[in-house]
Amino acid sequence: MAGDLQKRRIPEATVARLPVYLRILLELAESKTATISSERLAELAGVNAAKVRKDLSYLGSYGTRGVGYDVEYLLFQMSRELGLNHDWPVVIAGIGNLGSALANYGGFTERGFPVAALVDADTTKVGRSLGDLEIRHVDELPQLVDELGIAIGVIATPAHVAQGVADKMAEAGIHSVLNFAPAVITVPDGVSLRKVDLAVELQILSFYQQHRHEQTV
Amino acid sequence: MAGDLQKRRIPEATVARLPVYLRILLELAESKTATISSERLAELAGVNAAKVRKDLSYLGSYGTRGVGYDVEYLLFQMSRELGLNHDWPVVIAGIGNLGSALANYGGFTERGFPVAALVDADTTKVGRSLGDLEIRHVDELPQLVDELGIAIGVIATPAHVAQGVADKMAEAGIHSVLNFAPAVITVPDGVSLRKVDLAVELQILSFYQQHRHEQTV
DNA sequence: ATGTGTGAATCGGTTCACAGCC
DNA sequence: GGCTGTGAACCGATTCACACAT
Repeated sequence: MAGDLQKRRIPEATVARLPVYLRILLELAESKTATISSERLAELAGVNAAKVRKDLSYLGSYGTRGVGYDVEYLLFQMSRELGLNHDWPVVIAGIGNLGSALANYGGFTERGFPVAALVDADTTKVGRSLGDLEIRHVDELPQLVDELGIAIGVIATPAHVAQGVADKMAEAGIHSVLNFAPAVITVPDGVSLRKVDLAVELQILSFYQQHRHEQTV
Repeated sequence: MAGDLQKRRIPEATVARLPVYLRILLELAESKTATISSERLAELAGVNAAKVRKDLSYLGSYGTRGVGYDVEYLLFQMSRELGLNHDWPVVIAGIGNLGSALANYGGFTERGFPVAALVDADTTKVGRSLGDLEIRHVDELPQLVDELGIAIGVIATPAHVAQGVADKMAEAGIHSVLNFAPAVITVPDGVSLRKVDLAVELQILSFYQQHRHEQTV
């Protein structure tokens, strides 16, 4: 077995589920569960067993027929694949309501995404502290990225400045952007972009609520 | 002939994009743009024109060949379809860091989702005020839903109590749930569920960052 | 006997390409 | 001539079903 090269391109849909499996495996490991079947893992992840098996098969043949998957080993392989063996420092841009909440939200650091810097364009905010971080001006992004090894930019600004901030992030060398602003933004090739739009989520729910009578299967 | 009945079942992927079109149409209307082509709308929404046309065609034939779509008319039809002609009051469960931020985040009310109630299981929090709302105990959900016509429940609790809260919401008659807790939860038939998992988003970005060398198209 | 790994069948969604209408 | 609306072709993802390993 001479190394795997990049034999497999993992489908996007699978990539989006891996973190869910990972979280469940962490819980299983904590409760000292040694092995798990695709059936049981599927149940915990809210999907079906065939999907779990296919998803995990993209990582390699890490299961044992007749037995299931070794929790610790699968955890190790999955963490590696997801790049979670080391931390990815994050910068949050836009320290308003949402930005502050995200900065204080322990869940990030806990999962390997330490909030390493906060930036804002509002000079009255710059210099203030939040937790143990001082808010810096958005134009300092390049230095911050450089000095702190920032890998991921989180945009929590008002919509009308989101694109500008994304541009600055990309220019500063950030290759991963998570956008919370309710605006469609674009990033250069080679930069990954994900978005979380709270109002959109509510409107989707509103649609299905509105159409509840039409049987939803 | 016999009318259209429920001629069209709108695909899920389309439903998820309608709110994005809607927001763009609102901006266009504000800037007094009268008509828009699928091409231009696609550009603003970050998708391609064929997709826009197909998506809009599920709403009905509201475009004019050779001209484009009337912004106001399309806006009206789309709002109607999304159920945004009236407000949908929201309850937020779990008034910690994230819950508080969501409660204060103006964006909800502004888009027709007024935060009508806040609940928590922590009796030391119950009775406190946040903005102009008093935090109520989670067991009061049924009354709150009844009195305030609450339609949507937002879960911002710690992961280990999220399922319990979801159960209580469903029992109280809530048919739409938005889950921010990092846990897989299930809801009864007839209840819609969407989730926003911040750590999962970061981990997905981490994956692609990790694999940046393998050309990403 | 049990449960994985994976080709094959299927499904949902996207994109193409063009007929139809303004 | 320009742009919509939509069948048809295509593509990615899901599900099925079973050979194979333990």
